[in-house]
Amino acid sequence: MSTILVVEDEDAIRDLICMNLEANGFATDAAEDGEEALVKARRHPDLILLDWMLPGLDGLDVLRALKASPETAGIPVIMLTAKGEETDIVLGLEMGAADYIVKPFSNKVLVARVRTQLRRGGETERNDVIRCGALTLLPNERRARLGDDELELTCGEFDLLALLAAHPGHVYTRGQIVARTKGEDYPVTDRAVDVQMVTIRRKLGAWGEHIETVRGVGYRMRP
Amino acid sequence: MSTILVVEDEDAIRDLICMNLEANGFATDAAEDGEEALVKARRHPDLILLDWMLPGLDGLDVLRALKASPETAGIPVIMLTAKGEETDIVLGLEMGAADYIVKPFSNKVLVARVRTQLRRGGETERNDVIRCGALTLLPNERRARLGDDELELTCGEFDLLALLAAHPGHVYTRGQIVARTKGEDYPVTDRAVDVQMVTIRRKLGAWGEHIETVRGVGYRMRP
DNA sequence: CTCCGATTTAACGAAAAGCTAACACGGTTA
DNA sequence: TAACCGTGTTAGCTTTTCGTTAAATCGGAG
Repeated sequence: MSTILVVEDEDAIRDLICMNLEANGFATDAAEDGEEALVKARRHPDLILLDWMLPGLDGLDVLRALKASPETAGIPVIMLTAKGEETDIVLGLEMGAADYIVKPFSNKVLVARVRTQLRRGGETERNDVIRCGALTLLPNERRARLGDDELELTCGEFDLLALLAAHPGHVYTRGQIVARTKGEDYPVTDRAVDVQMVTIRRKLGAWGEHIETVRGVGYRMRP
Repeated sequence: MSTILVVEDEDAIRDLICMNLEANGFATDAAEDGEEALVKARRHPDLILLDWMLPGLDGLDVLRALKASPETAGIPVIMLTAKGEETDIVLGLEMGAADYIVKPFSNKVLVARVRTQLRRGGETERNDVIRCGALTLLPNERRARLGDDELELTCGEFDLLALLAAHPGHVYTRGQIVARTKGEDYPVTDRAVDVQMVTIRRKLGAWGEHIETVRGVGYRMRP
C-alpha cells in the first residue's frame, strides 16, 4: 500500500484530503507546517502533497529542502496551489515538483493525479536498499545477502525479514507482523510467525542471533 | 533536441503553441485531427500535446490507440482540455495520459509542464539497444539476438523480454508485466504471462535459465 | 528448586503457486 | 474457405510453501 504525506496547514482541508485518500486505499501521514513536513518526509512516504501557502517555511522552501537531501529527493511531490499563483507553479515545477493541483480541486482529480505519479514512480526504478549490519535486502530484486552470500528465502520469509530489518530495534508483535506482511485480518495463529522465524534464523546461521525474542511481546532486530 | 507533436484542430491555437515551443528550443510537428495524429505519432516524437476536443476521433480515442500500440505507448501524452471536462480528465489520466493542462493556459505553464515530462522521460527509456548477457534487443527494429543467432519472437514476446532485460535483476509481478506490455488494466489472467514465458524460455533454449521465477512474486532476469 | 506460561522445533497435511499441454477465438493469408 | 498465427483460457499435474499440531525446551516468578 502506498503512503501519502499530506502537508497542509488548515485542519479541515488536511483531514478532508486524508479521508479521501484513505477511502481510496492509500495510507496517509499528515504535517501542518514545513518543519514537520521535513521530519515526516524521512519516513519514506511514497508521495508528498505539499500545500504552497504555509506558515513559516513556505512550499518552495520545503521543496528545496526535500530536493537537497538525497534521502528525500526521489519522492515525488505534488504542489497544492491557489488560483493565480502561476509564477509559483512554474518555479515549483522547475525546482523538481512532479505536478501541481490548483485549489479548489475535486476528490476525483486528486486521486487520479496521485495515482498517475505513483504509477510513474513504480516505473522508474527506485533502487532502495535495506541494510542492517551484514544483512542486505534488495526489495526490487527480492534478494537477500548476508555478507557476500546470497540467501535463499521464500516470499514470506523475505517480507518478514524486510519488515524487521527496515526498522532495527523496533519490536513487532506477532499480530503486527502478520498484519504487515500478509495483510490486515489475515487468519493465522501466532505460532505461524514463530515457525517462520525458526527457518529464517536457521538460514541466517550465527547471524540469526540478531533477531531477538522479546518475551511476552514479539520480535526485534538488533543492528 | 526534443520533438513535440501538437494535435489541435484550431489553426490559430496550434500555430501559437508551436511557435511558443519553438521559441523555447523544441522542434514541433503538427496534426489537426486524430487520424493525422496517429500517423505522425509513428515518427517517434518525444512528447504529444493532445487536444481533447477533436473532429472525428476525439482525444480519448486517439489516446487509446496510442497506448494500444507498443510502438507509441511509451510516448508521454499531455492532454489539452477545456474547463469543466473533469470527467474526461480522470478518464484520460487513467488511460495513461501523463498529464493535462486546462485551457486557457499560459505559455510559461505549458513549457514548464512539457519540460517536466521530458526530463522524466529522458531519465528512463530511450535506449537504442538493450543488452543483457548474450541477449541483445533492438527495440527500434524489434529484433532480438542471442549471441549471433536471430530470435524469432512475436510482438508480445519481444515486449516481455524487453521489459525484463531492460532492468536486469528487477522482479516484476505478472500484473506489472501485463500493465507495462499491454497497458494498464488490460484484462487477462495471470496465467497468460506464464504461458508466454514458457514459449520464450523454449525459444531461448539453455539461456532461458536466466529468466528466474520468483515464487510468490513474479519473474526476474539474471544478467 | 519448581511450576507455568511462553517459545522453539519437527513433522505432517493442506493449500497455493507455477508449469505445461490442449483447446478456443479472432484476424490474416493463401 | 481453409490453414495459420498470435494470443488467452482452462485444467491437470508437480513442486513449494505455509499453517497447525503437539511435544520439547526455556525463562522467570515465587
